[in-house]
Amino acid sequence: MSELYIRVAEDENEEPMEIPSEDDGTVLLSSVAAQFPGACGLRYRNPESQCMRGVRLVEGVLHAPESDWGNLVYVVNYPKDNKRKMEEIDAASAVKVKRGYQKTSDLIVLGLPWKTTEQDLKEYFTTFGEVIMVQIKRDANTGNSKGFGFVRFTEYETQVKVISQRHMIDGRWCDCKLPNSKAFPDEPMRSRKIFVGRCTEDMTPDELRQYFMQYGEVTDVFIPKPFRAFAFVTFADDQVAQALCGEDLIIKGVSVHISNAEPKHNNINQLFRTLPGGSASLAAMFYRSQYHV
DNA sequence: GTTGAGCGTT
Repeated sequence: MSELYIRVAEDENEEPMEIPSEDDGTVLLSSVAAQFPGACGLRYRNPESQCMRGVRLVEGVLHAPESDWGNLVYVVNYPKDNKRKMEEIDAASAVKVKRGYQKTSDLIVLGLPWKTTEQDLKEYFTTFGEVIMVQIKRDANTGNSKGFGFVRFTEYETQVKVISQRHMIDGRWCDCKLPNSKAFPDEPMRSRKIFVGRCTEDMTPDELRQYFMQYGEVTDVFIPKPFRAFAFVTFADDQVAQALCGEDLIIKGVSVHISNAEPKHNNINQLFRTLPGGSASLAAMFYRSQYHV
């Protein structure tokens, strides 16, 4: 048997990947699944009939249609394909529904005494309702408080109440507001990739994958090295990715912010951001001006 | 070791 690899793709139009065959010319389903997680078989287009044909599968072993696999590109089968898609749509709409009715978001707490700790904050705000995250911003070197922090409640009603009044915390009046820096609003493209901001250094790719799996199939996790406090997560389904954009999610007790991943080649974004007063929206305006003149 | 309007190490 001369064929050492067969060509397999997710879709007829996708770029195929070479999958190793066994000595006897068969291909193990596990070899396919190693590259295409969840795969349960293969099919191919019969050159004569132009119809799709299934590849024979016996006890986890895929058998060549003829004496060998030929030069065809094989396409991966997934179990209950429709069901899987439905689940992802459900996950996406569940997130959307959550947004539709009063989604909570992090609140910035301004004016905190230098001495106030996260525990103090939690104790204080718990008198209003269940708290799911508190954070005090500190100097990276000294560990001193910067005098502000963030809090997140379970219930939207609690959030409304907390915003509506001033707070006496450890002897100082403090204000709670919706933060400005949700600053990545405009991003028209529908990507399967999300930007995960405010990651902490202890978050591993595996943990991120485990976490985001609840929303849909994760196809990639990328964490830049050295540590840059953000990550990219790619889903199989763009609907899942899009539904998450704008969310504040809590991973390992840390509030991360989800936004659209901007295309890699857009260094203009970087440029605009490093400019005084620069922002993503400035960059977006620049794009539009390019397209519309 | 100090301080008191702000915006979370994209």
